[in-house]
Amino acid sequence: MKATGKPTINDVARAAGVSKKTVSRVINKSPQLSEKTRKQVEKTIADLGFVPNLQARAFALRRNFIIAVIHDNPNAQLLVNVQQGVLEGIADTEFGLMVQPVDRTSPTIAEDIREFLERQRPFGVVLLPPISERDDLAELCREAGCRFVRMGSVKLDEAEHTVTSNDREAVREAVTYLIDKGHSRIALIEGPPGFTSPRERRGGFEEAMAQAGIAVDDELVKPGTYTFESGVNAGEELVRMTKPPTAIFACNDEMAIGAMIAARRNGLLIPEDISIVGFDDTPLSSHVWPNLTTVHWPIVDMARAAAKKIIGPPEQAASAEWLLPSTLMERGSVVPPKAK
Amino acid sequence: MKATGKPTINDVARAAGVSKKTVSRVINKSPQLSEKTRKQVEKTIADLGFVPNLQARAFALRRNFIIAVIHDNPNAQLLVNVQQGVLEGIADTEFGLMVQPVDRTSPTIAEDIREFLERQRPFGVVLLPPISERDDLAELCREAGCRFVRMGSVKLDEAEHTVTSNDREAVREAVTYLIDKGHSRIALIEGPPGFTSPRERRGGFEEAMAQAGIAVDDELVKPGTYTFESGVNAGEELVRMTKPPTAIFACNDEMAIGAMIAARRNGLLIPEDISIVGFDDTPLSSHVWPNLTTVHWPIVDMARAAAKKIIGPPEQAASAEWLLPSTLMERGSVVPPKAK
DNA sequence: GTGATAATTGACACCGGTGGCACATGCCGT
DNA sequence: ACGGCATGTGCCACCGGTGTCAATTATCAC
Repeated sequence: MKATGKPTINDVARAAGVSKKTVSRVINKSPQLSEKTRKQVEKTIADLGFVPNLQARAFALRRNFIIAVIHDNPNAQLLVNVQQGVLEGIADTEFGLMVQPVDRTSPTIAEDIREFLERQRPFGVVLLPPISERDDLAELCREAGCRFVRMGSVKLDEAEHTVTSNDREAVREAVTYLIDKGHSRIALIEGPPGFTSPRERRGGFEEAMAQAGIAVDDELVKPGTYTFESGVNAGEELVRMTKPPTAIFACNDEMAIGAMIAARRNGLLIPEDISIVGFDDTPLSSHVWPNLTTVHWPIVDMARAAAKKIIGPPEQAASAEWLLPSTLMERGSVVPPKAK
Repeated sequence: MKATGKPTINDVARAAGVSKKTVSRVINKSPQLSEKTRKQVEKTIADLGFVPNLQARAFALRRNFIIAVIHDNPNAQLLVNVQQGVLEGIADTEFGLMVQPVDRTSPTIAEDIREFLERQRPFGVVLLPPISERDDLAELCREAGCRFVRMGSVKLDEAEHTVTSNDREAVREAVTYLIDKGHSRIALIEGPPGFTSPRERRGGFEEAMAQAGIAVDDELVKPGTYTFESGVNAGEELVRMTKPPTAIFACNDEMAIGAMIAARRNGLLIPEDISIVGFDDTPLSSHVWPNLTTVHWPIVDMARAAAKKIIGPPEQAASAEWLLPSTLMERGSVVPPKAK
């Protein structure tokens, strides 16, 4: 143990009277070790207060003890929830969390990610939607010898690399709930086209309507981009119709709240004049009045599961939980429609 | 160059006909190098596409190329903004960003941080408020041989380790703005006691009132905790007074919006019946109706500056920018008070 | 008891950089 | 031509682990 401080694997080896390789085996819980040796070395480790140097391990293994979250500027709450989930998943381990944003619209995105992976060599990465849907980026991770989990994508055949939620079913449930309350002129504010999650959510909407035998009125389906502003715009269009809908299902909370604002701005009362349901269950949904009825998206759980898949034994990853339930949170923004 | 792929410093040295130490010097821009050698080695590096291995460097230097943001669960938007700022600050460098939350109320917080610093050995850390105010935690970083910047604290004597904003002045300006509009019964919703930022903000409030010769009415000063709920509670109390205030200054946007909700719930119109001003300028403030007039807190700029201080040359850190301006954003939640 | 086989353990090179110090070289005054 | 000094460069140990493979020891069937 040099003057510098911390004991090293050499100090432990010397003190325990074994080779450093044996100490290394103890640290790594190698199975081929006699119980006696293990106990003895473990005691020495405890006595000396030895903690393996992560940098040295990372260097030798060519792999940092880090999980990286790679994302394309999702909203703040989503990102923070994912971080929280990953941190829960790696709690009490030696892993740390890195965050790396990328620009989905940049032509060099693949090169940027490759460079990041080669530079920092994270042990594993969590790909957030929507970039989690790009197969080429996932392939990049595989090539870099890096474990990865794609969140919210629907590659059902690759449970090892997937953690997602049953949005379709949850939306079906939510819309059916509206129908059960007596609504039939139900509007939909969609998410950005071309991605899985909006498609699934729309799918759930259509299934619920079909199930109830209600034709979807194209007039009542408005495009959106998951932003507050797009919710306001869609909401404005809807409430100004000659025969406005009695309920709106928005594909996320931000748009739902945008629609609320738009409705109110046009003199409508919520929920008396129009019921609104969102999706995500962000804190926002409890910060508006009335509290927004919404579908809880288990993002923290998904992130936790993703982290555990990555740091757990590879053979477990495939079998580990990868489909988490989204559930309806009934709050104050839905009531039966007014009798005409 | 082994079968494994990437060229190493040895490959470069061999190809350039110099020692690896010389290549190392080129990488590190050591000044004591002949122009000729540098050019030659740089050419070889470019030809081979050599990229220094960060893990090896980290190992040799006992320092990872990582900036860590250490925080105690601030709100999501703040955290994301800080991350964005730091990332801007380290753009085009080899540095990466880690995030490490800690629990302010845990008795082991110091131990937790020490363990984190020893494990991951980040190059530098950014301490977010409110834990940035704890001198013992800053001391910990210093001991760990780790650069650090404390955000939002007011150790004016340590510019090297500080990045903050002139909240006091900005609040004074904002409240003066209210006064100029004709308000005199102005309420204050405070932040959590015991921290710098709420204290500064309150200080600005008092200075503005004193400057205008208006006595601060204790009845109109309500405690808050920076949460939405505390804003609602404070707002409720204020608007239900026999003689309610005509304007409210809340120490952050969340509370301001809570107060808006409370006012509206009690039948008041905003801004006609009561004006409201917040602080932070979160996206939220543009997502409510009317848009919230608020003080823009330059958190992204602060984080960028912090990162640059950390990765820049030490002698620059002290002189680098560390006090950034907070500025009033006039939006729709303030009008002159109704004539009685 | 003995050889065969399996289970443990150790020796040593290696990962890819950096630090310290000796050595080589160039420039200068004398 | 020569010593003195500043500058530029190379040698080799070292950071603290892991992988490989050989050596040692334990276990077992006969």
